[in-house]
Amino acid sequence: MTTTAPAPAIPDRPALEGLEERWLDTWRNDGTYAFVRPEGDPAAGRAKVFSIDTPPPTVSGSLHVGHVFSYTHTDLVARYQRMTGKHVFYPIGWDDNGLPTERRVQNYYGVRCDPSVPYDPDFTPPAKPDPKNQLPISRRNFVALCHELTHLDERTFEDLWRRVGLSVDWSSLYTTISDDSQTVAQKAFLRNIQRGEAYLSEAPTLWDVTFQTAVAQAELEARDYPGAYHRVAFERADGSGPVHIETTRPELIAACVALIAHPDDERYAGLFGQTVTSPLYGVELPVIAHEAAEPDKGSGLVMCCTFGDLTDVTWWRELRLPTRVIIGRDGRILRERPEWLAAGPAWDAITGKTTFSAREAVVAQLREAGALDGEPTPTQRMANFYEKGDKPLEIVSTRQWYIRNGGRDAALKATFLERGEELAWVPQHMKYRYDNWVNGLNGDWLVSRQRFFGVPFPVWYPLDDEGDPDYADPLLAGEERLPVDPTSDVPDGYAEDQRGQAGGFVADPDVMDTWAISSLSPQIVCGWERDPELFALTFPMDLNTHAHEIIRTWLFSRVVRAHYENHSLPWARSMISGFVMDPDRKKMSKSRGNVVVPTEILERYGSDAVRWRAAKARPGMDSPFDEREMKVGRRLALKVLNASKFVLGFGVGAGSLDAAAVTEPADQALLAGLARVVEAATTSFEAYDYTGALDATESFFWSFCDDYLELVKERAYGAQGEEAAASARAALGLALDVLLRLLAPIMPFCTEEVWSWWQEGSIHHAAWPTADGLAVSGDPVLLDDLAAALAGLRGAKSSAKVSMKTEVVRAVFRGPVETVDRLRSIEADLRAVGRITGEVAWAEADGPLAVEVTLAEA
RNA sequence: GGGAGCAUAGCUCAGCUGGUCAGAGCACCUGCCUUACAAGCAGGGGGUCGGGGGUUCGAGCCCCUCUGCUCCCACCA
Repeated sequence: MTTTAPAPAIPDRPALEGLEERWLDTWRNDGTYAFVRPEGDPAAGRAKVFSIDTPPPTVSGSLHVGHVFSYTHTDLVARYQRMTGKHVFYPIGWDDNGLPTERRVQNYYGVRCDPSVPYDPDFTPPAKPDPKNQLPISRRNFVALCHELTHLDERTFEDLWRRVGLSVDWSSLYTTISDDSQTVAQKAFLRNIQRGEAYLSEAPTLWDVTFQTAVAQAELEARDYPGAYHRVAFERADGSGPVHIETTRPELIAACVALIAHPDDERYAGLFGQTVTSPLYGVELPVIAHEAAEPDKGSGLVMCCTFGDLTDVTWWRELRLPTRVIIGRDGRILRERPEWLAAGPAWDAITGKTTFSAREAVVAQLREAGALDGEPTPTQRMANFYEKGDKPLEIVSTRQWYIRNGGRDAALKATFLERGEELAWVPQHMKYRYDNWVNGLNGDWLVSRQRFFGVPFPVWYPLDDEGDPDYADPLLAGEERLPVDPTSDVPDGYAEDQRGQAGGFVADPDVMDTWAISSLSPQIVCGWERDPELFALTFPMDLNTHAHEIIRTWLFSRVVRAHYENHSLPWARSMISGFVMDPDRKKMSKSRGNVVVPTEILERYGSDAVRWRAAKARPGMDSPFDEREMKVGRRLALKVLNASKFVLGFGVGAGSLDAAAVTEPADQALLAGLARVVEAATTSFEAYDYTGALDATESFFWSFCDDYLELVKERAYGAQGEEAAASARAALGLALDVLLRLLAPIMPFCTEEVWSWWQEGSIHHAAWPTADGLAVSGDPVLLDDLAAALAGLRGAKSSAKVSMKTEVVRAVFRGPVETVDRLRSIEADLRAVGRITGEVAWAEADGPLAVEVTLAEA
């Protein structure tokens, strides 16, 4: 049988350099990864679609290798599903609104938003930004700069994701600040209000004094914070002497409303119901018993302030204590003296100061007044921080929007825990993080932020005759008007000149937290209320993927929104990635300075190599970063090119893949072994175990190169006649064809390159291989025998320190009868690969195969 | 304090329901210019599977216990 293969454009010396640019261009021009809707009825089409929800990265942030690994994990699954024939719906988006962007704009342009500044249509940012002296600009100008800069950042991000080879559909790119996202966010929110799932409430909230915004529980981060215990004397009102409290925040003595001790604490039993007076300010305060006071902390007696911490809030609420706020939203002591404090040096010493300097002043005064017992003793404690902030949070009473998440409702909490059960988790134990978080919720989800660049609340408040807003009956925008900006749009039935006037209206000034928008990503990408056909084809989605740190935020919030809006989970399954740790097994973070920048690594080793390394990290597994491992992936990619070139050099062509021509035992064994690998890889991928799929394929591929190729190359050249050669060529072609497809999801570039040498179309739309037709009649165990025989032959030459070309004048194969029989069937091949020119003998023996080799004299 | 994961060669990891399970890659050592690949190839030395108990004819694999590491949550007096 003579086959004339089409002459493929195989380079003499294949190289990885330049592959990425070439194929990225081709994929872009051909729309290789564009989503194609299945024909016909959408309900029936749903089964043909595989839809994926991928986290929209914060474009103003920076990406490290951990992101690259996690996004690659998603892509591995997407590419596998595509090859199984699914219509893969794989959009991507950018999270461009929110505080990180504002902060970046401030630093980048040297400006800050001041809503009181009028809009300047001719505004241009300062040529030389001065970060210490930021130029105040109008909200509209500020938002324009935010848009400008995010577009710049988004280009960089897109370049990186393309470079990594993500097979996302770039034509369905979304951003969280787009009109479409705003419409979805506002519409869903309006419906939340109408169904009672969202509400407005004035309550003590965690407050970041730097950014001057409320912060949600999910954005908290407990950090070590140095402080000092101050033992402070309060005088009993009956004149019987002092009692001592210990506090790390003496500056709050002026905000004190009561002293509290545990009801069983005998030291203070006689004090309950009595009053004391505070030092410096002389305010009379009750002493109250409450279980939340811990006798072994400090002196067991604690001052309750408005508000020092969350326990204070509990006491304030449960004991109906008065409200005595002294800290303003800027984190400074108020400039106006509260009515419960007397005028005088005590107040004058702290007013207008930061908490830090107020504390110093108070301590000095306490010491002078003799109310400080001993010196402050340093302590390390945990304090709540906004995850992006660097000052401890204060608690401030403000009016905010909330969405019910089960934090204040046991039945609702149980509902969301059930949703967690319903979801398939990869790996399974990640569900515990979800349970942990939901169980620990202690309040509803605070979604409003006192910021500028974000989706506004589609809400106004009517003003009464006094000009005071009526928060109980907000004016809601009609859905058909969305998106609206209440600061420039007018509620129905009102005119612009009534804005801010008595009897008129006022806009809700806040914007939504970024999670309140990204929590709707499934609705945004699937075309909820916009494209019913698309929605039917893609929602609920098949897969959600991201790393484990946002289970409590993004994952949970999407479960909440989909539950309310669609009465379902947003997706059937979540695949959670681990982190890439630094070599010391520490988390990578900007503050630690141990972040590995992905662009350099991609540049140095190539995308296939980096993807290979990412695929080695199983779902949920943290893995330390070691650059040397990238070399191994690169070597595999290069091997794919070289081995393929070699195979195709035998005249193997796409048209000659005929299993019937495979007649030689070694060739049949190869295909039988390959059939097992296909089954293993498929099983693994179906279980989202891309690592298992890679391991099976990779180890087979290396033995294919090192053993099988060596074994048959002379025969393939025709050393044993045309029929034997045709058998080898057919097996080589079939194996290469299958191996490339098995590797394609992991190494899309080198496999696509080789595919183009001899096949039509993109390998990424080729069918995922099946075992059909491979396991004709071969015995895969022969491959193991072969490996052992080769090790024997090669080992003899290696220990004799001679070339592998050295002739063998006599070889004796000793082993179990089955092994000997199998090897005997490929004697001609063994003679060729081992350069056995003399006698070959076979002997039955117990134990593993042993090869006795007599080498020719040098 | 609550929860979870991990502990197997120097390093990174495989070892599915207990019986060739003591493995792979990297690193290291020794060789080989073998016309696909010297950015390659061949061979080799490395582990009482964290410690201690137990179940079993038999345990990295099951149970108990201890120790260590990592992550999540709670922790502002």
